[in-house]
Amino acid sequence: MPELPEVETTRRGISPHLTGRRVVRVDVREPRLRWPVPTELPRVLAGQAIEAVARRGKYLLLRTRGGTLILHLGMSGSLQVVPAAAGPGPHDHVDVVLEGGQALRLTDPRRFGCLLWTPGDPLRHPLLAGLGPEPFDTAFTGAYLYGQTRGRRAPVKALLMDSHVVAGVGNIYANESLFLAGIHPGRPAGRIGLARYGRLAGAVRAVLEKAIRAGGTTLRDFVGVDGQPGYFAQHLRVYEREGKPCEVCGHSLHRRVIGQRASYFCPRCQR
DNA sequence: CAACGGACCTGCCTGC
DNA sequence: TGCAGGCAGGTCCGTT
Repeated sequence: MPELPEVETTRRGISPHLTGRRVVRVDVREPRLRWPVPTELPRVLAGQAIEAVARRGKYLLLRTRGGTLILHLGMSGSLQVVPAAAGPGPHDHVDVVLEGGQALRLTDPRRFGCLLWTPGDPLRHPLLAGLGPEPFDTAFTGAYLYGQTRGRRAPVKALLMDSHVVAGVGNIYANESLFLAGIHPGRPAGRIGLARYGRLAGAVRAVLEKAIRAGGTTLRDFVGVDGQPGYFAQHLRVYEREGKPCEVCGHSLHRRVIGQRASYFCPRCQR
């Protein structure tokens, strides 16, 4: 489900409910996520005030004085702020109960998400330390991508989805960005020039920015904090549009598995 | 080192 | 109607 725009939508949604609030307790109903929820989490988080809700790539960071809660939504996770008394559904694995009667509730049917605790600098945590630049960071440029991809034979789409190259770009937005930049997703990354990478960096930012403004993409089950879907799905130009006409040239869009992931593109516009 | 396949899970849809 | 198979927004890890 969630790529950078969905995580950012979630961050903006939960932040006003969490910032400055104290955690009363943590209810872990199902600790078996991607990694087990640390057994000490309820103990260390209880009593802490949440000072800020930040995002790095697809990770959410709930900062407190004593440490940081690191949260990833995996493929199917979502967060909602609910009345703490509301009965949990079957996949509501964790509640962070806040003073004032509300709770931050993690729902994740596939359990690919994670919830971890670090007492130190979260950006030095093993999961975050190796992340590439944020797409909106000034370090993310065509020259950066060009430098990262010299000698690489992997398809450009695989590199674009590699969080160590750039953080937060998943399958939907990689497809959309490559379409906007006119680059074929299967092209070896090392065989793309500086100018085209400049266009790609701009396309990534443009697509993500527009998606954030639309509240993310809801395909099947993504919901924002108030349960509302995102509206970017109606702006998708290639994703899950196999056989439909390209909006630019009218050619039938193709689907092909590239780097183990479904890839959608216009064979005429993208080279 | 880069590249690839497998692994972790559930739900939903399709086709026989 | 039932069931097997395929597919899904992520990403780490082990093997070539």
